[in-house]
Amino acid sequence: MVKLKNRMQKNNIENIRHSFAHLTNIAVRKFYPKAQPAIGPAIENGFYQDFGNLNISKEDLPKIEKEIRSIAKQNLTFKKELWPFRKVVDFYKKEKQPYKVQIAKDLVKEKKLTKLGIVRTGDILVDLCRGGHVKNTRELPLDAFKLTHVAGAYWRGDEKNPMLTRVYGLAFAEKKELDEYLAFLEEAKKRDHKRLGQELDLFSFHPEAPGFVFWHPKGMLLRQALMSLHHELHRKAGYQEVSTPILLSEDLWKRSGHWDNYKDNMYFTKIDNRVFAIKPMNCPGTILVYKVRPRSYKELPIRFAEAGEVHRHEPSGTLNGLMRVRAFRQDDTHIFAQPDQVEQEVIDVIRLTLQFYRIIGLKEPHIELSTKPEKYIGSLAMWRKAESTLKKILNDLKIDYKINKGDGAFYGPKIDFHVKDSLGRSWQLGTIQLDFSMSERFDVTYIDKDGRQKRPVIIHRTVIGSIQRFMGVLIEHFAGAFPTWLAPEQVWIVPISDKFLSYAKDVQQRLLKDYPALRVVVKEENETLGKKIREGEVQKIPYLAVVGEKEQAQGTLSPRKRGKGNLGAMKIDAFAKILEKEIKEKN
RNA sequence: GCCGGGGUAGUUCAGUGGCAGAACGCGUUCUUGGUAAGAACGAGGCCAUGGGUUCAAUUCCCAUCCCCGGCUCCA
Repeated sequence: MVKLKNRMQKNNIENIRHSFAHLTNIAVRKFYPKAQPAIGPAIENGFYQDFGNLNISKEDLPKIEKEIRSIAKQNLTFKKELWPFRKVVDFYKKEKQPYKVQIAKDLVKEKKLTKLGIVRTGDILVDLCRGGHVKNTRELPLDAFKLTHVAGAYWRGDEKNPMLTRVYGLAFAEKKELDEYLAFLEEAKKRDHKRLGQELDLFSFHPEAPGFVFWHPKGMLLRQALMSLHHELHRKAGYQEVSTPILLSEDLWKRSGHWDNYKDNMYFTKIDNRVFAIKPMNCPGTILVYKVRPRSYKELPIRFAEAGEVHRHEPSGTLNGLMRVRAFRQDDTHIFAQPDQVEQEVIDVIRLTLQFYRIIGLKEPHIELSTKPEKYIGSLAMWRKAESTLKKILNDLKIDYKINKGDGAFYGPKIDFHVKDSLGRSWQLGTIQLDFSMSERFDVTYIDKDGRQKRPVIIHRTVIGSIQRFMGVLIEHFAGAFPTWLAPEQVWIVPISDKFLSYAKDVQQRLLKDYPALRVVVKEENETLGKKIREGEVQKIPYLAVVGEKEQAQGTLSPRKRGKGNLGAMKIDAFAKILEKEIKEKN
């Protein structure tokens, strides 16, 4: 037993996960001999195995899981061999495994191999495999794995290819880790913003408008609290706010390039025989504002901010609560800059973005640099220049980043800020996009020192990205227990009986006099104190201020801090000071 | 859009080929309370929508809509 444990520790977790994928391959084909295995890699927390020609549902997983265990208990040895390419292809053709044949062909073509690594366990499995598995199935921790779900996935990740059936599993080195991960998933469900949005009465969705958010009063209070911080920081950083129409004529979108690159995602409407589009982006409107008069180099950089509502017809299957919607508000700004101002502007935006996330207390975002996509406008020279500028800035600031090849906007490369949701899915929030094309298309100019017309660089940037998505991330980050400065309702005043209702209202007025912006509610309901306290805790209200006979006599209140219990009676002024400090310091 | 799963009271969910269920919430009354659920009574339902099978469908079958988990796409 001790010996076995030592051997298990020698196996790295990827080997264990990849081995389970092999066994999934064997087990599935025992029940479904015509299934055609494709790839089966180790992934974060587990593995998956893809199959063509397989139609199963989640209910089939237990029997497959049982089969995997029984195969593993046969103490099979994974044996590595090198087979000539021809032999591999012939074998898989005979076995009717077209995806394996294709993988073999691609390996030979891309890596110029003549012999391919395969793995076999006696005569049970022959799988193409570059290695990375345990030596013997007895080393696999059978109590630390679990098949979790089936899902569709396109062959080679391309939607033009056939859809395969993917079996996902979790696998860890020890049962304890699996249990911990399953407990984490349970916790994550409680943090789910869709669930909290309903429980805390923040927003809703309706079949009458799929993908569009309905904000409730408390959701709006939360949003306003967030946006007032945003507003304050941007005003101080020299941004000017503008507002442009939601409907703009079709030919504007033809000029901007959206018609060619983005038409499928746009909503259109016809008025007086003229076609208008609902804006999917704010840029063209802002550009029209810039162009109302000739601009001097002395005015630049101009930072026109517009928190505009954009509509994008996203495919139905991609919608996801607040994280992916069809209408959202972006904290968009278009910075019109002279070329030699670009670097400093981008640096300032990066700093502002990180500062904003830090004040709120979000985890550090991970940063990606997205490069030229397949559909693009502008010259290759422009793209090279823009990409290298962004790289230089990130390197100079010593910021870690990942290159996201081909994921740029159609008019320029971008730096993106990503944060994970409660289930660990990553979402893009802020973005900084360099654009050398739009100023050509819209003939945007400024008059330089030498009296000549020149093209400004346009920097498209958001800190929040989509306000909807950002709030989804925010709700999950705080699990609905917002810090006092953000909480839709900051204080409930709870009279112990309705005899003290008028004193409770006096206290409310006193607090509002000191602090007019305080979100304070008197709980008038005819319920027991215990009931109202429970309700306040469930609603995650930061402070519940209890008032009764004692408080009325002394002119005090007894606040209770969320999750911390009764703080004891204190003067109203003293309580107001605590609130003021907490709200000001935003913690 | 594609693959898989789901939709029953305001919410979370049971359930059944033959009168539709619970808890919480909501309303009324009683109660006037000291830090996480006081009590009684009551009102809520085209069982998502439209077809089909059947003597009979909320239940079985098909289609549509919406939601969830993935894939692709995206902020």
